[in-house]
Amino acid sequence: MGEELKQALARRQEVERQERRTRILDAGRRVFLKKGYLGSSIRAIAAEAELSPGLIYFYFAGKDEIYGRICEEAFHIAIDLLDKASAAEGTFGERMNALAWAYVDFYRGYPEYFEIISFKDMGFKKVGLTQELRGLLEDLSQKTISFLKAVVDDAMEKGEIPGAIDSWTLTFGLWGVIEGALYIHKRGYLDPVGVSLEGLLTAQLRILEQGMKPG
Amino acid sequence: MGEELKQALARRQEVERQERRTRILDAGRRVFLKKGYLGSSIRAIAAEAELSPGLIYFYFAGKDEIYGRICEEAFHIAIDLLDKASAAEGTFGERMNALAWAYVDFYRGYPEYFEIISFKDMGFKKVGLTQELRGLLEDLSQKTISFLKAVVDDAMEKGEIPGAIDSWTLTFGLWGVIEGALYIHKRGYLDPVGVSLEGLLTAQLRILEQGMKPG
DNA sequence: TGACCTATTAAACGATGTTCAATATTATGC
DNA sequence: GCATAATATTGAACATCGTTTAATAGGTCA
Repeated sequence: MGEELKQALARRQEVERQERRTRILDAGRRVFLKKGYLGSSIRAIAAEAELSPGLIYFYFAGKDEIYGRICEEAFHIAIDLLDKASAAEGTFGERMNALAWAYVDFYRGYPEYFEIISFKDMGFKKVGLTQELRGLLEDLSQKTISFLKAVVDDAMEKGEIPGAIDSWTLTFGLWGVIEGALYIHKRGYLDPVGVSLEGLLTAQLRILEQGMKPG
Repeated sequence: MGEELKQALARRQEVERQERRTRILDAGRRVFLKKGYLGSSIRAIAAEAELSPGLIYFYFAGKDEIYGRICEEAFHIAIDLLDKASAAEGTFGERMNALAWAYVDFYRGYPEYFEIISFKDMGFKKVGLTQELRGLLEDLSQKTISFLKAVVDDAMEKGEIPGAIDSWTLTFGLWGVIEGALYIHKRGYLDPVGVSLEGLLTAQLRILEQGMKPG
């Protein structure tokens, strides 16, 4: 048999394997985003993909790997939004605001993906991911923070931030404020008392900016 | 049979029923605190209580009710700590700090209970609780916030807080900062970069107090 | 064609939460 | 004390879960 033909065949087989993988991932995405981790079963994903349940284990290690891959997607969406927001020029306050609201856009625009990430956080120990996949997700999680860190570092270099506050402390402080506001909103405490997520976060960011000034 | 004897008998039966209930709850607490929600099974709880699995359903609606009762305990511990901290006199800043560090005490002193509550948060929709139990837990969760709200309201009445900021916004702002700091610490991001939970929260609270001042 | 590798299935395994009919235990009325 | 009714307890069963595996089909290569 010709070498080139052999290679073409191997390529086609590889393509078909990838097609099956994405087919399963597509099904998994639909099921996981709709029903969440606990509400989704491997059999439901198999049915959605019109495949036999056992076959899934030929392409994936198991339920948790598929879930991990969807987590990966979620992080990439968030990172993409943060990346764009990060490109904007301006003062420290403006850039910090841009990042904060970009993350709110992720929260509002992709609530299911946000939920997926939230669960992952909590269940990191319980949801049995491969060491490799776990590391990948940790890296992606770190990357989301890195945008904020870069803005803080940049502002510090330019002397926009007074005082002797540590760079990491400020970064995590900002992130904590954002994450905290979303956390509270997600639990539904804000609406009943007539506070909007936008209102809360606006106030928080203003206080934060104000509080960092010398005096 | 004598009326008083009949009543005494009914009382004893009721006591014995309660003993069985607490026996199951004790077992459930040990298992849940050690293994978490997903890692615990009704059979493991039954074995721990040296009872047959089926009997648990005679005293409880199921796994989720037991879990809910442990959540209840967690809230009561937190509320107790917050209540004591709330009694302290002082300026708004001092009282706010006292509450924040009381919650940190809960986080540090009862990490498993904190975890239990955290999971509850995420899985409120997934973990099938009775409407009644869900409402009870919501109330307890509200109660933890109420201490902060009371301090804020008190400070506002005394004119300690300048500006036209909404009371609820400020309350949830404070709570968000605390919860956010714990959230970040729990994920293990602080230690690798040499930031302590105490350091982060101290900085956050100082910035917050500073930022609320007029100027 | 026959051997071989890959892909796929159906059935099975152990464990899960929960239910239920069959019991054992206890209380009540005579 | 004995039969009856109420309560408490068990063990097996059900449906579902994630996962494994032996059997099988399909295509590739000599």
